[in-house]
Amino acid sequence: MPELPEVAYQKVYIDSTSLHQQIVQVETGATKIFQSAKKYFEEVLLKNQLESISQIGKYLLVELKKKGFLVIHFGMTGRMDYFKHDEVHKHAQLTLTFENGGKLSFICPRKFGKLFLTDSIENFKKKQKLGPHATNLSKADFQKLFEKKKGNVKSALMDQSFIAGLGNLYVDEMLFQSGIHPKSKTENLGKNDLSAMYKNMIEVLETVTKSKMEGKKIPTSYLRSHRSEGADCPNGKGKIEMIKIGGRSTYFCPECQEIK
DNA sequence: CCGCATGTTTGCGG
DNA sequence: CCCGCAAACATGCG
Repeated sequence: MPELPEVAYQKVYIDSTSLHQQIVQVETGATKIFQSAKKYFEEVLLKNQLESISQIGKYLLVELKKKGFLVIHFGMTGRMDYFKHDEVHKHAQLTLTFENGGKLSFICPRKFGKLFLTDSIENFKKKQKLGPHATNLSKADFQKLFEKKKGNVKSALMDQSFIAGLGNLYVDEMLFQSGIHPKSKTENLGKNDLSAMYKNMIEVLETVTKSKMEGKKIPTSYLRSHRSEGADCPNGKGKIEMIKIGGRSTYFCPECQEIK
């Protein structure tokens, strides 16, 4: 559940289930998930409450009633689960029990997720080297960022210290919709290219977020639903190809996406 | 059994 | 120092 739209969905999920309830029990799982001692997590969270949530890129910052923040990163397979029955999920790494009997678990099968405690969002952003949240950028900000960026455009967009929130799926998507080949060099991108990328980045993130919230499927015109080698391009011309960039599978249409 | 998967980090080589 | 690549992490799925 990991790029900006999925994380936004997790925020709403916690908002609608778990705020303003006294935490009466704290259970922790795999040690590697916890970026401070598990005992410290228990200490801080017990008899505390989740107050409000903000998002930066793929991170959720959950403000605690008694000072500080619980920060959640979902890795590749993390998600929250709210329930009232007894059995906790096999892959629950943190389970908070509220005084109303509800329970909130952080589920994370592959254990690539992380949980942090911090007192300052600003310090946390610096420590993690987080760039600006993708959907908070103006077009001018976006263009300005590219003035100093080098390398291939896919790696640039995947870099969380450059822009926070984009990941493998939606970088491929915005490049597809912009007609730009993922191996294009950032220094070769013109004003029109950046303009298209910005428009499509916002559009893709907003459309996918809306789909998640409403439980709908994403548009079939999106590359997302044709993400396999040899599949027909949704535009009708080419066949989808797969290459590796930065170790990640990158899907694109050689007919529609021009190398710059 | 094999390859692949929405992420991040680390180490190596150019 | 910057860039690109491969591997590692751990588990499930087709």
